[in-house]
Amino acid sequence: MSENRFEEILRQHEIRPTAVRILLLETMERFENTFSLADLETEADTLDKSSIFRTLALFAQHHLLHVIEDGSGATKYCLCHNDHACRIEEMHVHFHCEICGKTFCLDNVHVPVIRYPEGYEVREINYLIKGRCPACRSKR
Amino acid sequence: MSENRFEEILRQHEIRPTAVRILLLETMERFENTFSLADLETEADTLDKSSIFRTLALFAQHHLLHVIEDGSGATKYCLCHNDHACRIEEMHVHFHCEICGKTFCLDNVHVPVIRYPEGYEVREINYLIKGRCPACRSKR
DNA sequence: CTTGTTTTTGCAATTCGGTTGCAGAAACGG
DNA sequence: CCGTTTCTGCAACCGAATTGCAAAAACAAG
Repeated sequence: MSENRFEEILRQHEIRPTAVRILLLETMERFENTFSLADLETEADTLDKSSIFRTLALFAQHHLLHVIEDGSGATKYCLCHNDHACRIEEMHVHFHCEICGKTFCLDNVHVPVIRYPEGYEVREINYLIKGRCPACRSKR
Repeated sequence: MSENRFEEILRQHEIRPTAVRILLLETMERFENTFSLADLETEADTLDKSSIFRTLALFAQHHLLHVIEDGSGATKYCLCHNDHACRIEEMHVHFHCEICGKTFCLDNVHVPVIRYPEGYEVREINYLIKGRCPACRSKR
């Protein structure tokens, strides 16, 4: 019997596939948008906050997920949907709705590359738009 | 006797110029880079944290300063240096050094405008680069 | 200037997300 | 199966942000 898909993904990212990690990866995939540590805590309520915390840090280190600071107070995360998602040219844009508080991945919108000033070494780019999402605009 | 420059700036932004606010604005101007609430607390040590907090919120509401989430745990701020600084086309890019933790305004680098997806209402854009700043690169 | 009203401020307490130390549990490698 | 390493849960802690409330400051009218 071939090992499950989640185990495979973890191995590809050089993460040892423990039960907790597989469960969390599975849980993360069920979110449509981005998710917070608290979201995972609710969804995978057998796990401890600290285990989730450490797993998030690990996944981020191994480029399995993006970290998004949207200014809402809670850090948001979303899965990288392809191997190249973490290279700068392929970074995508995030949108934070100031009304409902949700943060969306605009997967099709890539971060525009600009001329950076000399001397700075660029490792990561965050492009975050704030405003109102379609759903909140249509209400009223 | 003409009122001082700081009072004038506050009035221009429709903020009532109290002693606390003038002192804080003055203090903010002395920072070269971005600053945090804690920085202001150190620098203006006669004031209470909560007053600084509320003043920051007020200044941000009235577009007197930018709010920058750099993922360091503490929110950073920097003064808008002209009246138009808060319009999207004139937003500038910020750089967060992962070594020394400082966050810089790259005043000359404007946020590139891209095609946003239909339906979203854009109010604000944050373009944050993370990496190593010139000073930290030259050490080592 | 004095008085009454509104706004602002300082203090103290609290919330909340994030983070850590440690001991037991699970995974791993013979 | 056993010794070693890694991971996890628990409990405690931290620090930035946030709030309620009463006193102080700013303001407006007489």
